[in-house]
Amino acid sequence: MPQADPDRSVFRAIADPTRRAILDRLRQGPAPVNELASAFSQSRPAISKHLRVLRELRVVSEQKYGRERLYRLEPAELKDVADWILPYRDFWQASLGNLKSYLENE
Amino acid sequence: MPQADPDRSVFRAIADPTRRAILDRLRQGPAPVNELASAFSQSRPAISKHLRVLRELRVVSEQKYGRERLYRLEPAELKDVADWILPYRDFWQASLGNLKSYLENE
DNA sequence: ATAATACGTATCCATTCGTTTACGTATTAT
DNA sequence: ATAATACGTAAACGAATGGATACGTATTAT
Repeated sequence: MPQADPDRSVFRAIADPTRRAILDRLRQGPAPVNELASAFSQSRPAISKHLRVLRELRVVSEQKYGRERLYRLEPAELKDVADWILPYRDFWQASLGNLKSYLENE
Repeated sequence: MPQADPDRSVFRAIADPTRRAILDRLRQGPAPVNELASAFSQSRPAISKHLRVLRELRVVSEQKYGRERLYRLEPAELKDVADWILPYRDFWQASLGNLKSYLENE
């Protein structure tokens, strides 16, 4: 039975811990692939594939400089995550509020 | 070769679109499994498995009432996602700012 | 007591994922 | 011209994922 169409959202991009680490690193500025590969002690092709996912989901962009390719953070799509999580904020704030008043009444 | 230790973070919980839909539904209040299964036109065991993932990652809690089990949203862990995404906010706000000034200067 | 309901779990299967090794290509250094 | 560098891609593989069907168990209805 064919599986439902795969998730092409940014949530898939950030599902993998290595990809999140790559994004965290890119917040400090663009980086070439080799630097990322050595930083995460994984093979270069592995990182390349992660970067491809990030690129296709438009969370990073690629720019060629000679034989290097600089990957740059493109955070616009990450806003979808922030927007999705926003309505939940009320809930955990309410929970914290409940805990606070609970503690105060003890 | 064994894969690196699997991601047990809340990011895995929200990686799947069905699980996100379940969470969205639970924001309106606790629900039994059958209601969720019919809402998403998937088999009940499939939903049960998703709920198990959500339960293990502490994004929902389960409570037995007779033969029903009510699943309730536990949003505390989702705060990790909000915290993770927070530093990126500056970036996309900067991008929007650049776009704004770009448009204003044309 | 028996039947129906609400659920979890076991098993199985196809697909996807993350990783590695091997290879090809473009660019720079000698 | 040749060698070295920086990278992407192909192929292969085991592990994990998402789903379905079949089954077992506890609870409620008759």
